[in-house]
Amino acid sequence: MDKNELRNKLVLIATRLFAERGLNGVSIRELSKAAGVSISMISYHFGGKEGLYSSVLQEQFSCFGHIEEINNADVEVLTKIEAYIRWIIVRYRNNPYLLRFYTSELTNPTQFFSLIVQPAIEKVFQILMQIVEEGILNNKFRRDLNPADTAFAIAGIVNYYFLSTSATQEIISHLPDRDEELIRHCMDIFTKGILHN
Amino acid sequence: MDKNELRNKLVLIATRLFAERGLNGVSIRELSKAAGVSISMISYHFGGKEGLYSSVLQEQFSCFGHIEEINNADVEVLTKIEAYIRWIIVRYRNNPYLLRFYTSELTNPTQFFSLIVQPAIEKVFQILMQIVEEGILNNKFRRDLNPADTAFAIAGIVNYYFLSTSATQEIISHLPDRDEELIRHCMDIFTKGILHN
DNA sequence: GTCTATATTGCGATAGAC
DNA sequence: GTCTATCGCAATATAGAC
Repeated sequence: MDKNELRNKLVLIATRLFAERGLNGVSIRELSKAAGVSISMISYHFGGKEGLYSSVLQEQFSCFGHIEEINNADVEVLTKIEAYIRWIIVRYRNNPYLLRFYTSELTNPTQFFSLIVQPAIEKVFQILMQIVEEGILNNKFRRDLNPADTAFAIAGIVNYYFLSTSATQEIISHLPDRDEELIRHCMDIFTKGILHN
Repeated sequence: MDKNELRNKLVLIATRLFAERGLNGVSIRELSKAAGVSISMISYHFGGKEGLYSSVLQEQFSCFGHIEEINNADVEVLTKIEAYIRWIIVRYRNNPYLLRFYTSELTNPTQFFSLIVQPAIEKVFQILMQIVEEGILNNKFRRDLNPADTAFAIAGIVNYYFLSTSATQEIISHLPDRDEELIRHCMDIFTKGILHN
């Protein structure tokens, strides 16, 4: 196994194990054994367990960099909101471990939170607020809408849908084949509210 | 210190420490030292660290038992939704550690998840769905509303508001004096949607 | 019921061979 | 660059004194 292969394999294994049991729940012995390399490789390549965790975190949140494209697209403002919802669903579908790092760092922050996690989440939130502000300026959205609280609503529905999966999956399917229905339903609530007219 | 005082003190200290650093992030040495008792008391009274964690979890989720009162009240269905939002805000305001156990158990479940946490969350979700179904039957809510997805929306906004606090508090205040505005805004989105008419 | 002292295990890190 | 072997420390649990 060459240098890059070894590093990638360690990050891959560490992503799963750290996600499943947290930074303190996994030992470097277990990590190195699962990756099929020597225990000393973690200190050598990453400077220790925390360094490896930092690398995992950086890779996990790198996808947040592409969120700006949604706001820069030349489309109607409601389409941007739907694009955000689709983006976040794809994000969680492609990476089943992301939500664990997301919530773990938000509620039990490590030393890497402020450098890696907080800026990533704040950026997404800012862009959601900008989209809402654009809708208000264009006279598309209600003028008394609070951009921040509206951003909480948009982000909250989808994030909570995935967050609550293990407690609600026996009540309603969380499989990808229902994603389109979920998206339509989110958009319906935002556009129509829940009341019968 | 007598028996009950000692047990209560250990649970109190453990609640804060487990919330801040997770089950694996705290040692029984540190717990017993912070509580001012001997390390052996944890094994003696709780059967070990996991037993103490289980007691903490049970106390944290005991408040979920009162949710049924919201649905049994003889009030209008929109008022029930607002009552749920108020209930969940009060819950988090009264106990700043609850959300950490909530998200930690959802994304990194311990052996106690299925016995303590999952039933509590599922029950709340069921009641939210019942409220939505009642609204549909009463012709108050849209007939094409999916109760489950609507429940995700209602629970998602408020839970995400608290979940994201440490990443968004520099953008918008999360202090209790803005709670009423948040509640009004949630209700406005559900009743009016976000569009300008 | 509570303590101190200790047994035992597993941890992260690293020295040194190759 | 990767390994094996080991050091020093901290973990949980418990035996036994009081």
